[in-house]
Amino acid sequence: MRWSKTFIPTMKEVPSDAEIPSHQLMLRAGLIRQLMAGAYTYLPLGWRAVRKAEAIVREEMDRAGAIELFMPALQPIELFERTGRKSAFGNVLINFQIQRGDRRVHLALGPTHEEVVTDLMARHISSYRQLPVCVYQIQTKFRNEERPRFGVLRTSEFLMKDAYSFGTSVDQLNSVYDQMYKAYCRIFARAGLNYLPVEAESGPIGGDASHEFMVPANNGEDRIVHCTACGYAANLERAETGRVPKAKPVSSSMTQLSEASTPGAGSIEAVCRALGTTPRQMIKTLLFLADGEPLACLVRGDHEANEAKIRRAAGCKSLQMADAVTIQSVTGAPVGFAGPVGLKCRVLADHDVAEVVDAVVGGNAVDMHLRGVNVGRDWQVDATHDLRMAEDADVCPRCFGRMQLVHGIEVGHVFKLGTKYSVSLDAEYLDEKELRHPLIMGCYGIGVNRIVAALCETSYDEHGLIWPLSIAPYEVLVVPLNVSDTETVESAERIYAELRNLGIDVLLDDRDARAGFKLKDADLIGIPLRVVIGGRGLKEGVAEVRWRWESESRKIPLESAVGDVVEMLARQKIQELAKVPN
RNA sequence: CGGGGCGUAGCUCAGCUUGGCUAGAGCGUCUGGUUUGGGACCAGAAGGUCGCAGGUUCAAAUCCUGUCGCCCCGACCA
Repeated sequence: MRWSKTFIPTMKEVPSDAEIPSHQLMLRAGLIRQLMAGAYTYLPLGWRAVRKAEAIVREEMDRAGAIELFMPALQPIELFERTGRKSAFGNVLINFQIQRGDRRVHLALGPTHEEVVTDLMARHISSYRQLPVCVYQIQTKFRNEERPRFGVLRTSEFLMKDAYSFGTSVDQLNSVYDQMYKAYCRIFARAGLNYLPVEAESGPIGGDASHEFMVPANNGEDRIVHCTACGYAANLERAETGRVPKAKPVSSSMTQLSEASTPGAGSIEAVCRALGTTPRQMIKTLLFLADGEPLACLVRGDHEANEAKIRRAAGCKSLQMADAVTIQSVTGAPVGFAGPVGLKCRVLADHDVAEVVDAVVGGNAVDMHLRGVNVGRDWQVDATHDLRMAEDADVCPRCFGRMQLVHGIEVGHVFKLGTKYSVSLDAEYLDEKELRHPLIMGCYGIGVNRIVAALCETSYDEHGLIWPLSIAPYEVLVVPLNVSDTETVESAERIYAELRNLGIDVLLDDRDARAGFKLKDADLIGIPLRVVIGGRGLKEGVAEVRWRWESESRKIPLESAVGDVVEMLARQKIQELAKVPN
């Protein structure tokens, strides 16, 4: 492609609306333009990158045995009503009524396609002989994000690869899941992303039923903990907190239990101020209703409770924060003064709570806290649980190393669904004994434009983007420095034409602009291999080639330039593929 | 949906506090010329309902009210 014939609006200045690197660079390099909050046009360069990512995803899905189809973005609202997701999605589900003849039709724009694909399978799968099967599509998804942000990272309309597997057994599910997991590793490695598979919250199935694929990035919206020693990684909601075994606190160091007046101090911070203590010395008592029954959860004052963990530990289906009335009746005090001493309901304690010596806790009375509180003496607990969110520098649950808190961009998610949708949509099959069973499902998503955005967010320098060969909009950029010089133009045109004939993605900067201007643009858009043809080199009969990520260019003879470029590309591709797992 | 910020030329912004000449600058664009290896120079030109609506005033980009849009933090996120 000739630069002058395509559309690459680069910008020297940084648009004021963009704050994070990927957003700024994608705008500046002419990859995207914003239409409104959460909706972007992909310009030719950006779209080419997306298409390359898409092609990799498609190749690896096919390789893993998934079969491609294409489902409508327009979906009848009834499907979401049957699975209960109309209310579960709430405002996120974009839905509206339209007029068709004399009736109203209520439609939704698909935020994902579990309903549609399960409905499809319900109609066409009848026997175990047809299973397992895994289908996928690459399609635009719609979600009414309450707050779109970070440019292309979080939008209301985005390209997603979603795959769905159907099988007769957990074994079949696990087998597809493993294949998908491996395919994902290959996809992200091929895309040149530094990625991390992390354990994620898995809902009703439990176990290792869900993994997210994260790209570590400072501006990532998700937070994960990662142990560099053993590789354990999990999102914050899921992450277990490890514990270094240690001796029980020495009892002689305990002080007397005493009451302390804390008028109006109902928060951790306020109590710390009033009593001159630290959050670490306090025990937070949170009251929940677990399946309707009051439940107290104790975590250290500087820790944050994790409701998913509490729900598992309590073995309950529903869990919500208790209302003020319940709190008053259970603790005998208003909100903010609950404590474990003399509490009249079920109590769950986090592991770390039991290690606080001379703790400060709520006194279960208005404006009163207790100091010098010790477990085993002042209150009792049979067992402790992991109830809190993981934190930076927590102990790794596997190897007792230290975990790091890192931010990440979620680019993929694999999930064992089980029978949630097949049950509500009557997707059943007949087994060998002619018994009916719901299909066992898995779902596997990849944010295709997030692959591109995550690359832009993590692969750049002060001059601009740095693409890997695999996703780059063009592999080679040929730059004739002076287009009013015949010899320069002829050499550049010849190299351009020959590379193109060899099927290489090559862009020719044929613009009549100054050398510096063109070279700055070349750095900005980040095409991996730059071939410069200029007066200086022509005198020696050479072109100057440079990888975008290297600082020095090398000279190659003009006569062999095309062959040399082809060979450099081939070698680089092999290098990129070497990082891809089998 | 809570909190904060911003809307003036294609882009980046000044002017607004304290109302008052024809609303400015840099970059970009167009014309002509000189240039041509890391964002050139000279001369000239085009480009603005100052987000929108209402109000106060002799007079509003500037003050007031409303409204819309965008960005950031938080809540939310299959």
